[in-house]
Amino acid sequence: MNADKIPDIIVGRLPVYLRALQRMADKGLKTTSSQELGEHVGISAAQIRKDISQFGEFGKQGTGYSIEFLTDKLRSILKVDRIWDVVVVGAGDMGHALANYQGFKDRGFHIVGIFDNNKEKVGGTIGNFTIEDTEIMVERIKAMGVKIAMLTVPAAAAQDVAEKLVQAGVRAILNYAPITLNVPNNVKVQYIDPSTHLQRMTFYL
Amino acid sequence: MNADKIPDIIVGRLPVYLRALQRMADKGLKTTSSQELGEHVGISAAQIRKDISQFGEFGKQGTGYSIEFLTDKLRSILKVDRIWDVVVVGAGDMGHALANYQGFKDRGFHIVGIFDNNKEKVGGTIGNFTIEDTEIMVERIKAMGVKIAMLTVPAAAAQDVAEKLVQAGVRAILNYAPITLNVPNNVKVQYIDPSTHLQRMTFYL
DNA sequence: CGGATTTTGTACAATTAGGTACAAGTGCTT
DNA sequence: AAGCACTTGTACCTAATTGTACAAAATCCG
Repeated sequence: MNADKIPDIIVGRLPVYLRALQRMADKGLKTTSSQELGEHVGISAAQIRKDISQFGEFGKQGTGYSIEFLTDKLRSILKVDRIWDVVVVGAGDMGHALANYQGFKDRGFHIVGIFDNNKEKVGGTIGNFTIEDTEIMVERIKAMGVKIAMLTVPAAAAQDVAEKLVQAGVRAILNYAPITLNVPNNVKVQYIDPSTHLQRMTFYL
Repeated sequence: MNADKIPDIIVGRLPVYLRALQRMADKGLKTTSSQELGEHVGISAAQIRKDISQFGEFGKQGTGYSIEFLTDKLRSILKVDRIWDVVVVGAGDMGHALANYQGFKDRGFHIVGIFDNNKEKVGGTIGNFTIEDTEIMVERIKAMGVKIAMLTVPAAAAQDVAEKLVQAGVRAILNYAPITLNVPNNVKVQYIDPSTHLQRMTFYL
């Protein structure tokens, strides 16, 4: 498998397949087909077969895919066959929600730190975490070797913080701030902005 | 402008343009070009010109686009030249964060209700909101004529709640639950799942 | 005022993504 | 053991998306 040659759009669908497979496994199912999986995720069976076949021949004619086997393959392809350390920057309501969220641990992620620049928040706790000062963020991230960050600071601060994260060695940013970030090509950004998502739907109302 | 003919992928970029234009307006800028806007949002100038030209000739050769004029046009196209009532279902941490979020009001949305099925939460308050019982949700949504919902319930409950929302007349769902929803074709869904978004990036690490 | 510069909107070309169809492998049933 | 139903992986085709290039319009500047 040549990672450079896989289109982003296919990579973007793999986590959706993986999520559905994990739900099937939780229900005790052992095998599935592109047809069945497609019905669960709202994607055509042919599309799913073609996406998966980019990485190898994981299915068996007549029976379909072993859920456990395909899950393992997808986890390996997406590199979530390990646990990634993640930091949260911004200890507002969204930072709190992410820190308390239980949905990371089964999907390959583990929060190892929360930072904020508000001196009144620094030293406070969220669950088991102590909020640390943004001033020591770069050195802490470097020391821990963290490659992934979730950014929940106000839009006005987001670009500055993103640059610090890049400087600290972060290579993937999940950006909750409502602004496009300018980062080097080797750093990936995913955007979560509820207003933007809502505006994508109002067009059709 | 024929809404049926506009590809989803273009509609998806319009809110990003709008967001950047609103920031420029806040800085006091009056005009911009496809070149400049493209640098802000990380999209090629030609792409932006082509996207915008789907809806009319809003620019002027030599000078570019009036920020105010283009903003108005995009708001109108996206139907956020009005305020949409929105409900939140699920009063967990994410429901709290959304209820307290100040970033909706300038972008066309107004939260008018929060629901939860936990009797211990019902009657409690989040900011100015009183948490209402999911049992009365359908009738309340119908009475208010709400068309948009944000879903922050656990995955196990999401499909059931989505069906109730559809029954109540909701036509757009912003789904924070980590599961694909099965809804009629005339109902739009946007997905926000931090683990899925993170997994889209780990592939490249 | 006139040439240089900027910028749009679009025609055309190239690339990318998705749909269709089917040979071939697998297992089930009788 | 033979036929049937199911399902994959892929070759081929079609549609959708993006990139390139440029004529035409508008402004700027000396």
